[in-house]
Amino acid sequence: MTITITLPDGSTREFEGTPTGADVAAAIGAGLARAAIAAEVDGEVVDLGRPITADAAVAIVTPNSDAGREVLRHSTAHLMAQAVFDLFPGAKYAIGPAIADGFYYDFELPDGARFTDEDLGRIEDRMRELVKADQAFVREECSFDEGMAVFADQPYKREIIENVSSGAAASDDAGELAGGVVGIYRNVDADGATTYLDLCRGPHVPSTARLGAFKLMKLAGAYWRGDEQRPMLQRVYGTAWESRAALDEHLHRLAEAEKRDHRRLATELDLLSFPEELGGGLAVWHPRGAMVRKIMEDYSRERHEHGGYEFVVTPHLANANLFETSGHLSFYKDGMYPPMELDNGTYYPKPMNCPMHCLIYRSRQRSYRELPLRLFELGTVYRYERAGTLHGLMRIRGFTQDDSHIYCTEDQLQDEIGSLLGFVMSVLRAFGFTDFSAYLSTKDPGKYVGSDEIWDRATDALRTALETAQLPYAVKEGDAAFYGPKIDIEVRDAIGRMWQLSTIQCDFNHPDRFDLEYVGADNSRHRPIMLHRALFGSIERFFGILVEHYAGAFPSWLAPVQVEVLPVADRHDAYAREVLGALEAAGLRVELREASADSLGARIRRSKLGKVPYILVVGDDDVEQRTVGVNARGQDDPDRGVPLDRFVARVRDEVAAKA
RNA sequence: GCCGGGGUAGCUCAGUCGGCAGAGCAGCUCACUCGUAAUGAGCAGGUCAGGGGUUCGAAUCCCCUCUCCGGCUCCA
Repeated sequence: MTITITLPDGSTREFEGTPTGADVAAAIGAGLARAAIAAEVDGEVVDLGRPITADAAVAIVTPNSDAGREVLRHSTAHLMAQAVFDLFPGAKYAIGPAIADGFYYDFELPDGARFTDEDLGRIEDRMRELVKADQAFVREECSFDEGMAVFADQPYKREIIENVSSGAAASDDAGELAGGVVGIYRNVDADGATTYLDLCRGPHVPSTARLGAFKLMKLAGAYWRGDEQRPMLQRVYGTAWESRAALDEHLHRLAEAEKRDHRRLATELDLLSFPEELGGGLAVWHPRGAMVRKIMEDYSRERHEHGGYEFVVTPHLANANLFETSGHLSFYKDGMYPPMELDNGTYYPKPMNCPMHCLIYRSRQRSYRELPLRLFELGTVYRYERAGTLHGLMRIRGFTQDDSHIYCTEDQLQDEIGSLLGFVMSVLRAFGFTDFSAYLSTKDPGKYVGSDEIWDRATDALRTALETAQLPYAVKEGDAAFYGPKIDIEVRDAIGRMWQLSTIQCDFNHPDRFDLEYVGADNSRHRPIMLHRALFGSIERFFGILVEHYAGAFPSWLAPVQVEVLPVADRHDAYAREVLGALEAAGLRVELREASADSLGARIRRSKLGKVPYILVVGDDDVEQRTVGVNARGQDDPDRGVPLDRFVARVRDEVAAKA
């Protein structure tokens, strides 16, 4: 039999018998054969040693590709599990997949024992020994019964086999089996003895010797099958790469990301703090942080004002009746702050603004001529987030939403969603985000309100809007809230991380619950559709993301202090104040660092560490010529002798352009 | 909420076996008046997260609470 293999460049090669990926690689070249760790056969990544039994398109997978790294990471997870079994006899293992940048494996140690941080080093040492042992990864397949016997003392593996065979498998289990057979991988040493065995779909590298650029990162708890009712296992996270250099680069990226951490920068730049006395998940904004926030809010208000929104203001508390009407008390009571019992009823801090906006809508009869009615509020809400979920500004208990609720007719839905999308992206662009993607969440068939027709129409409207905007999106089937489908928008930050920000949600529930109506052109009453639209989402969280995006170096228009003026010596103070006055008159935010405070070098250093966009140094020459020495952030060499007027104009223009 | 690890000066951290509470930076004072990333000297700064316990004696050992960090779960 002759097998024809088509290579990625379109060329073909003939093989007698059933070649393996390794054979194909060897036929192409010795270098590729050495680098190969797996083969992609008709789009499916398989072991290098798997026979190819029919004509196929084959690509050799090497470690420096996404597919290659995934194989590498998955294999490293096996290696780690083997090391754990060697060091902790009797350990139970659960799942150990490759993930972004690495892998993990979940374990349960006998007698309630726990890994400690020191164990990570021991496990890693053992892994390096196993790499040297050059064990082969060997695939085999067996029946359900055989599989259950092989894993007789491994309850988690047995459960995976059972679930897959009964069809109750989670999606990430399904691959452990194919076509009713159980996939097993053995690690086999030089003597042919099995040293480790795992339930697995593969593929894997040919030998442990192909692994090496890995590092165990951290320990964490993780519920078995992600279910908080089930046992908590211990998860060991690791990272693995194709080379030492790639690993080092990854560790360097992590260190850089840590330097951008908004919690660290918030302290360093004196933006805000989380005083313990205040309680968890609550922040106080210091003058500099509050200034940035004010600029964000001012800009948001300005855009909304010009975008056809009407501003509303609602209180922080409401009678429990309101949240009974809205349904929040029955659906989200656990996430709400506890009630205050007062003489005239029970009051709750509001977890959302929508019920109050519905009251505004309902305060009088509405005409179709008023729609779409766009209500906007920077509304502060309180949610009792579970203690373990709090995270700086990203997950916080008191926060302000840039919250809008739009009431429109069904006919207006399409246009309204389209213009909302455009509005949202336009505002986000002003904050330096240019790379967007989106998710469309559709109906959960098990839990929803409203007719199928309206769901379909609304979902189509959202989809059409995404396509018109040419926004790349993925569909999350069944991920919508019970009250309507939604779009979530993500942005990519300066170091490539994605953040979910804005949301546009259809709501078929609130209009019903609040019995909202409008009088149509036909002189009869109709139910409006309600859209929830958050743009920043939470001001606090968006601020945190901005801090990380800009690494604390806000662009001029957002910087809390735009210019700092440093007289060289006391005798230049008067001129420095003149410069200060000129900048302030141009509407700029300026501060003076007097010469009596410190040496010039020290003052420059402070200003630099404060990430101020412009440092002006003024001395004898400047007094004489009415110039300034400009030390711009990010520039190595200062620019001496710039005429004051010219500098003022330059910064004013830059701020106006939001550059 | 669950699992693990932390909490010592404003910040970053040291503190050995249970035996007098430490450093750098920041702050304040004085001197220095300087042209682009740290001038020098001095001073001040602490309920060792809080509470309880063991002990002659606790930052140190034990228990509880709060809180932070890393995950898990959750996120209208």
